[in-house]
Amino acid sequence: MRTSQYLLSTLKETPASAEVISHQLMLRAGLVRNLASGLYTWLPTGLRVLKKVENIVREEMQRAGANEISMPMVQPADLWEESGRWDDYGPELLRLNDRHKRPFVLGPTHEEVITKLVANELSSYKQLPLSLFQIQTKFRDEIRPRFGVMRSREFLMKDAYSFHLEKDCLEKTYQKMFDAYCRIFDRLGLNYRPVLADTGSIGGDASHEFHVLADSGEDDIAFSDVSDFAANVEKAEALAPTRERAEPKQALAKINTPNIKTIEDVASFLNVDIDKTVKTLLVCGNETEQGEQPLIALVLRGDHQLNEVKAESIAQVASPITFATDEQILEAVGCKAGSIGPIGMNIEIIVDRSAAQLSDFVCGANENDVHFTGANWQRDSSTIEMADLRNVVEGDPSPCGEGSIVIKRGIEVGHIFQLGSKYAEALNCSVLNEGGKNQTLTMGCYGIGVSRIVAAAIEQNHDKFGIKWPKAIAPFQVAIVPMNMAKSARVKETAESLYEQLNNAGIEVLFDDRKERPGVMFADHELMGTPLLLIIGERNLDAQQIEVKNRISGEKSLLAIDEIMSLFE
RNA sequence: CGGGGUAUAGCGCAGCUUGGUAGCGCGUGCGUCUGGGGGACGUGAGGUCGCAAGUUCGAAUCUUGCUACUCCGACCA
Repeated sequence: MRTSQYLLSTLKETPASAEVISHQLMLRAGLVRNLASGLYTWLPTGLRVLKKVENIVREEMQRAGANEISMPMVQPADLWEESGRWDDYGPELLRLNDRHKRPFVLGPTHEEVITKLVANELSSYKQLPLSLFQIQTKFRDEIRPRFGVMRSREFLMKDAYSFHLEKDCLEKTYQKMFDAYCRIFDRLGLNYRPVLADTGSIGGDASHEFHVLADSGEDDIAFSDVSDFAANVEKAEALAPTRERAEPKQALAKINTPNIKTIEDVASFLNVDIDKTVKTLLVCGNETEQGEQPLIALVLRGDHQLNEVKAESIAQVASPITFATDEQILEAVGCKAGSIGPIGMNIEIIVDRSAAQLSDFVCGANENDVHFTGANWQRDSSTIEMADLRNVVEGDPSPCGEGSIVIKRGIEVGHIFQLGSKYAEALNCSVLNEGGKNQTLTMGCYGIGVSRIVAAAIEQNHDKFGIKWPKAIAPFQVAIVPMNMAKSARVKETAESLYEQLNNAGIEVLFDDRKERPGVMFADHELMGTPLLLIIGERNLDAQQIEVKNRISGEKSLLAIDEIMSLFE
């Protein structure tokens, strides 16, 4: 490709709308352009990268024995009603009507469609197991699209689905997919980790996420500092404290804490460590048989954060988690949110195990601007229920039993689930088993965010000059950068001949034939991240040499013209 | 949805407080020079100041409403 025929579209300045580095560089290097919130056009350079990622994913899926298909993006609403997700999925599901006013959705995922397909196509256990996948545009009406293509509304996703008669067969395929994912991210040249994950709204049993490690990631991943344990913080268990709770030493006392609301303020006002305080959150509970919706109090140590996934998994707590309003709190407790505490409160209380281990702690007294000091479980409160409610923090013992927790940020680029029979049941997906009886299938599903990977790769591979593509996904393998070609016939001849040779050898080469100054060309190619630059100038032609610059290592070397092709063998 | 911010040329911004002919840098067309790290000089083009209504002799500037984008919290590949 010649730059004179190519839509280079590089930007010198960083557009104000871009926050994270990958978004900035994707705009600056001319990979994408924004059309509307969460909607992006892929320019030639970006599309080249996207296709490379896509192809690696495709090859490894095929290697894992999955068949590629393509399903419609627009799906009839009745399929979603059948699975129950028409009601469950929420506003993220974009709903629309056709000209006959028939309801449809823009597919955010394809469990319904594929399950229906397989239900129709398969009739015998002999056809199992079966894995199908597609690489296709999805639409999710995200609450807040951000970070460019990292969280866009329209995005490219590989979604694979496997179908089995029995769970042990599903487990085998799951493992196969797990391995395929590792191969994919290895080939992409990314620093990634598989981590234990919550199954979320998709449902099911076992689940792993694949995270690319980067500070801009939206997820916290908990690692063990000695073993290879890794889990999403949502999922990582905070182990119960092993020490015995200390005996009460202080008497329960009320203290005025005027205008003090946050737990940090309480701790500094009373001059106690924040981990000797307790905070109490009121959430909505599940409806009782009498049709009432009670409030439930969740109690955490002052320095800990509520883990909403864990809270939602508690039977009494309504899911999705809903915090009590100020009015509800006033009605139930008789004070403002900043002064609630577990002592003498007429609400069911669930205490995090770390908070339950405290003695002589500080908590709200259920009176405005008053707190208790010297509070103690059992002595001052009725019996309490304990649970794991909090996010793990750095230094916690690792749930695997070895080492302690380290937390890093990750970008979720893949997620695999053992789905079970939720969809197969809802959509009547069954085959005849060996005994000639109908048996509902069990399923796995396996996603990869293809467009997100492009952004994640940049987050992990850039410097102040621009992108440093891993070789496997670079838009071009090499760029020819001639110095003052307009004036030098020698430079032009050499460049043209090299371009022809590289093209003939099937190497993706970008020939910068613009009449630009060297600085402009260098800046553009460094921004675009081409791994190798061939710099042709009068200076080195006397010795029949060309300068080769490696974008990744920064190394420069001189090579004889007729040795250039050996770089690509 | 809640809370902040922004909207003026392709991009980055100033002008608005105190209403009076719309500006700067980069980019861009043309010309000359230059030619191994975003070069210089000359000369052009390019804007219904997000939209609508209002106040006023007069609105980018003041008022009201709307819209879009964006950042911080709940969703997920």
